[in-house]
Amino acid sequence: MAPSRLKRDGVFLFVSIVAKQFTLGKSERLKSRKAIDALFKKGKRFSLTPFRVFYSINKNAALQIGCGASSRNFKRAVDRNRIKRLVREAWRLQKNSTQLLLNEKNLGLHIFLVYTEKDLPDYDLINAQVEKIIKQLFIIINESSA
RNA sequence: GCUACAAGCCUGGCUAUCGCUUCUUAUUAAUUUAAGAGGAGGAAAGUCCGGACAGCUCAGAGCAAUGCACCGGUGAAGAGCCGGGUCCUGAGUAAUCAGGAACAGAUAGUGCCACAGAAAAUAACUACUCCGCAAGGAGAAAAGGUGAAAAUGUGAGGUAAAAGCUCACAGUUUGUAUGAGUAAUCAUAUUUACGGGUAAACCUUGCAUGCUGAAAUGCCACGUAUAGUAUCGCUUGAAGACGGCUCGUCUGAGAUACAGGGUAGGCAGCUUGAUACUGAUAAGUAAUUAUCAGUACAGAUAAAUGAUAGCCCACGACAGAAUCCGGCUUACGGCUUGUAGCUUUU
RNA sequence: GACCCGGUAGCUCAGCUGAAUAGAGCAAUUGCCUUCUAAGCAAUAGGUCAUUGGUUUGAAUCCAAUCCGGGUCA
Repeated sequence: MAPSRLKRDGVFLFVSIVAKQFTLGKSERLKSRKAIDALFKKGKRFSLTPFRVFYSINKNAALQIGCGASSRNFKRAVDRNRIKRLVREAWRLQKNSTQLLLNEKNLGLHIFLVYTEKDLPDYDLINAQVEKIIKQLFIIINESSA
């Protein structure tokens, strides 16, 4: 019993120390209409089953994310809000490694995730796919800096 | 117990961790950090009506266009709501009850009414009466069959045969008078007429409507090209306000098209208002209103309420604010109360 | 937020100033032709005229409400 409790306590300790990294405030979301238009026009993209990912790497910029779903596939606003919330949550918990890498290379990244399927997802699926996207981004960042 | 209707309430709860957003306080070089408080709906939806609010010269005349159409009340207003009238449908012997109505005008005019039928609107095929040898002429509209709809119906008089041609009764209708009612309208008396329907066909009459909508509008910041080509114009007036057209009034030096360039950031508007709900009192048949007391009230801007774990009721529908209100319509799970109907048991 | 169109056969469309059997092309099925297939010829079937009410003697058409789809406005 003792080792497992110690492990849980350790986890709590870790979480409370690095808490400030798991944020997603205004400055970390992609908010400018201009930037989003530029991303769709000029940015690069790849597909990963439920998502289409638009991204562009810039110098002297922050890591900013946006997400959305088509109102053609999801007629009700409730469903679109649901998807956006799930994607934001998954990104919030997993983005830190990307941030560290970008800090190392002194780069910024704009990224936009569009959900393209027609059925409502659950959190596990989104979480797994966002993890894969981050791995893909790692490869891309390393290639572009090299 | 089930079904239907009406009214009200809820949108799982608690604990832990991480996270979003607004405000307040403290703090910081800094929207940095910390603490506290608040954070979607009955429909937030559809955008079907009506406003508030804002701007445009406080908005001129005529035509056109659109909408509305029994009466009264209510309210900021309405195609809403409440009450009343008339007509229609159903139930009932009846009194009456329930439901519905886009309920001005068909005698202002125009159009349309398939097939059938003689004829679908100033009716005449068969049949009828009279004249005539006959062909035909005249009269008249009872009877016939068709159709959704056929010239008000029944009886009597009348006639050559007939006919509201005349009379009685009945129905509808026009006006007048009296009475009731705020009025629509109703009752009674008298009078006029009875050559269809359709205005959710055009239309006529009456009334209403200035236009544009928070992407309105005001302010600040940043930036480019007061450039290029073509056409029109510069007081002999382009173009605009002005909306579909014309006139009129006002403004008065640029306007339009093409190609190209720039910006698309912030603040205000922005949430407490014709506020909503609850209770009491008063007015009213009611909708609703007045007074007093209490409670409540998000404000984002790629757009905030979420994720994970555990426990408890037991699996939680429809669904997410975007300037704000009053209605209407549509979607929909559960609980409570009331009313009505059916069934079962005592 | 403001506003405008459309919904007819399996598909693409007519018909929408009301009149009864709702048409056309492609596709489908059957037969003929051909050694067989295609093409061609002949025939057949297939429709809740988006839904629900209303007006009318009569509605795909006119009117109202709803559902679904598409588009315009910086």
